[in-house]
Amino acid sequence: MPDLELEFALALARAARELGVEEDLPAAVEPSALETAGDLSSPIAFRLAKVLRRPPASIAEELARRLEPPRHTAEVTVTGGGYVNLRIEMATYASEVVASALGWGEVVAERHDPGPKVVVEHTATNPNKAAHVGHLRNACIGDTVARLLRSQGQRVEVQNYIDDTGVQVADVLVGIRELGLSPADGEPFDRFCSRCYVEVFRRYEAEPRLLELRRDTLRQIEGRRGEVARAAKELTSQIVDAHLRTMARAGVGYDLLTWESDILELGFLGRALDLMEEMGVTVRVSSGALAGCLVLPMTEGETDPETGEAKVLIKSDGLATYTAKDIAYHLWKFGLLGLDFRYHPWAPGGPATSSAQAGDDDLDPTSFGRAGRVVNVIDQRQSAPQKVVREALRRLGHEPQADQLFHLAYEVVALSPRAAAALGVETEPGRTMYALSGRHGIEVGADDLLDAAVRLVRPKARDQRTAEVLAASAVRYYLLRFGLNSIINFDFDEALRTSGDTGVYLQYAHARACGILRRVEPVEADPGPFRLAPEGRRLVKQIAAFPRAAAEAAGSLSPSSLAGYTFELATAFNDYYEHTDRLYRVEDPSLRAQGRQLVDALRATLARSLQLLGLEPLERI
RNA sequence: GCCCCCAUAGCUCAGUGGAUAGAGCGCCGGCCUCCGGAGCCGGGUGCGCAGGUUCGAGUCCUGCUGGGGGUACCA
Repeated sequence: MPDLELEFALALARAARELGVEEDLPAAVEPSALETAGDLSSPIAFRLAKVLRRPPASIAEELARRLEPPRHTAEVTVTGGGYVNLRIEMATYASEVVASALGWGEVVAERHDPGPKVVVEHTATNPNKAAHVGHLRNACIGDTVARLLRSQGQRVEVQNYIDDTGVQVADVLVGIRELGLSPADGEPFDRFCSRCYVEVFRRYEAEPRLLELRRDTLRQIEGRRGEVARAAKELTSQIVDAHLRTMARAGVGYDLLTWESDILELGFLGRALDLMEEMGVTVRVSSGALAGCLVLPMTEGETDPETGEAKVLIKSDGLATYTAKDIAYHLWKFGLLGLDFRYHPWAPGGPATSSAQAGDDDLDPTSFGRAGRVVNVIDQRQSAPQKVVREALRRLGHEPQADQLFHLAYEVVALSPRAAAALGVETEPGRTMYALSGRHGIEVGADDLLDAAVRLVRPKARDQRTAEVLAASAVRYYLLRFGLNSIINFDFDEALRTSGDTGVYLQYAHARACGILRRVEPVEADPGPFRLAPEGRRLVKQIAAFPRAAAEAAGSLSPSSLAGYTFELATAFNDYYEHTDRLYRVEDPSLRAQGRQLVDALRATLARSLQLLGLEPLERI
């Protein structure tokens, strides 16, 4: 399909060169803010005014005169004291747009170069309790980012890091093994663990001596051998299964599960520490507050942690911090460690998993890791440790990799006062948000939210499966439509709304298009030049904008921008639908063929857009 | 203390230096349903404050105010 924005921009740049402009000014072109002015507009004359020392209006006039208009140009005008505008010849342009839309493939980008492999890490929910809505936001963002990158032809491997040797696992084990807590009848295991986690923290506060049990348990988990370590593996495996089921409900999947315990077991951490010692980037502290710790000084070349800040990698009790393991993990991600996991399928039809043991069903180790670029979807609160990981890579001499390590930071999900009150939190006047807290049981379970959404839409859905897809669409779209820098002030009514800017609205628009296509037989007649009312023109332009919208969302790793595009696409269609004649009543074969093709093009574009957002397009509701 | 993020309509949020700052929700009124209203149309003197840069600032810079987060031998 012709990228008119690009072609117009290039034509303007050529015309500018004829005017004697040497430097490559970005010839900005965007959809016209004023529909009366045209379809595309450029303020380039304003920028040239300075260089050419002439009024913008006269430059714009000359640009317009010299411009070699791209195909499908109806007219070029100058307005507003210097804007150069292009009006599109819709009669021919619409045919091309429609044809392209019916041919959208897996890869949406026109020109693409697969480039280096991208590893996207997301979810990484502690495997000791049920996933809550904050974890679900992470997973939806990460999953959509992976889909967006793939839509641009990039090779992507999605990893879910399982932090199975952390202290949170020890907490739940204390509850089960030491306090004798057990699931109630019919209580899902992950939910039981959430409850257990809360209970254990209550007991810690009442009986601080229980913290001894926690330390012991953690030490035994880290020891990798013995009954407690086996119990930990059993517990975390069950929770991981629960998380995979929860995330699958929202359309989220993974290529590989990477287990922290394997990083320890296979000597990744040891190798990483050796490398850092060889390069002289770590320091063993002998005195002061950090005595006995192995640290990474935060100022390069600083060897005295007393005088500067330092990140502890190995604690004085000999146990590694999370950041130390993360450094080892990232060396592996980039293929810089010289070690590999073993790999085998986690479950039939599921992702692969790392493993410390060889097995009959081992997968090709060279097909995992070895990234040229890494995107970590981790909430904004972990920015500091993410910087440490990048800095460690840099100091180890891996500057290019450090530059290709992106922390995709996003803000957390908090509770609106209404939601907090609904969960039994004591609210205070004037306070607008309340943090989630797994250890205090203040949270919205991901499954609970999805269940609530299913109950809500079930009465109007044709069957249970449709209701589940609709529910997932509502929840997933809600979590994606906010910019990453926005804290989601979670509200049940907002999350479960089905009208307006929602996933359900998008699904309804798609189903409506499918309904029309079922009702109106394909027309054999040649549609000929398109005759379109304003609503039809807007719809064609919005369809044509899809590749650019996907590319921009992928380039800026911004699911919310694609969500915005998709909503506008659905809105353009509903507007068109309301303001054109019922297609089945249209007698003119050419108009009927045009109408059907346009609806079909919309259907294809909306479907592809929904897929990128991770919503399964519904043909009927 | 230092670092990061946020502040736009009653509420929740878009807005990539460009024309008259937009959506959704809620409220009022109307239309109607090729999918069964989860739809469409109309109703709007809002960019926290003060400077600065620019032909042009919601957008960039500085300061301030208010809110959130980080600054662990937690993750």
